[in-house]
Amino acid sequence: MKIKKAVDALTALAQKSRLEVFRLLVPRGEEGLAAGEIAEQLTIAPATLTFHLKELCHAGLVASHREGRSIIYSLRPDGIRDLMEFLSEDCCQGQPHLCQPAMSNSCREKKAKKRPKQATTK
Amino acid sequence: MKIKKAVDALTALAQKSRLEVFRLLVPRGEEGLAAGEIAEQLTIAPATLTFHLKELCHAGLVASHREGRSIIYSLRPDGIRDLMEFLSEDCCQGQPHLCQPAMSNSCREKKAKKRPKQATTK
DNA sequence: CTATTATTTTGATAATTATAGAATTATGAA
DNA sequence: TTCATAATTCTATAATTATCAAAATAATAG
Repeated sequence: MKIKKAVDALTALAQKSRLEVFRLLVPRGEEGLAAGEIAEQLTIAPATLTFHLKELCHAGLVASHREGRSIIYSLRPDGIRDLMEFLSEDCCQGQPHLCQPAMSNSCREKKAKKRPKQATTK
Repeated sequence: MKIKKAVDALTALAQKSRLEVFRLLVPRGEEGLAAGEIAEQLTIAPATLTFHLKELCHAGLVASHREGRSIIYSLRPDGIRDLMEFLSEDCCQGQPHLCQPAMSNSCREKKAKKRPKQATTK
């Protein structure tokens, strides 16, 4: 991942509403969530939400597809993974302690209790 | 780490010059680098650099101290670690595969070949 | 003290970003 | 077709951000 792409991804997440959208989408997985639902849950005006979703899509963090009259937004796993990787590479340049703790606390534990299978239903 | 602080850290990194400063500081460790050196290496006007450094400091990613007439900037390990942790927590909400690869590729290897001991050569 | 070097602050400007009302497009139902 | 719903695009505006010359501050040397 080159610096330009990393800046785009960071920019996409560097805004309260967008970070909240992101966090809202994480647990939904491939299911995703309709734009309207997101707007309602976060109380953001539709036009404003569209603006933010476009940023997230452009950054490659989110994908969308139409379903009836709704448009469903969901995370693009590669997006955030690439960013995490980019940041880790940096932190690890001789300073592994910078990014290590993150993993131990959250992921490790949950991973231990069996891989959730990642449902390749796409 | 709460959302406001995370947005601050992400905002600090979501800009080409600042991300470059950050990357420049990583390998310097506690040693850090004088503002002038940073400005020269990245060819940024002094006043502009000060502006960006302030953002990085405010976000808690960087610290500074005077040394003679220079002001030395260096990474604040807690800063980036907290951000990585915040993002990991999110990614791991039932989707551990989102943040896992980051660790395996970069950190793991370097960690495997014996902890570099963190050279307290300061 | 004066001069020099290193950096910051001030202040002005250009550019970008966030916000949302109104109009528009798209889909599905009656 | 007409109606209602879901979301987007258009448009304007307010707010924030990035940039840098010029002036101000800080430290040290002579």
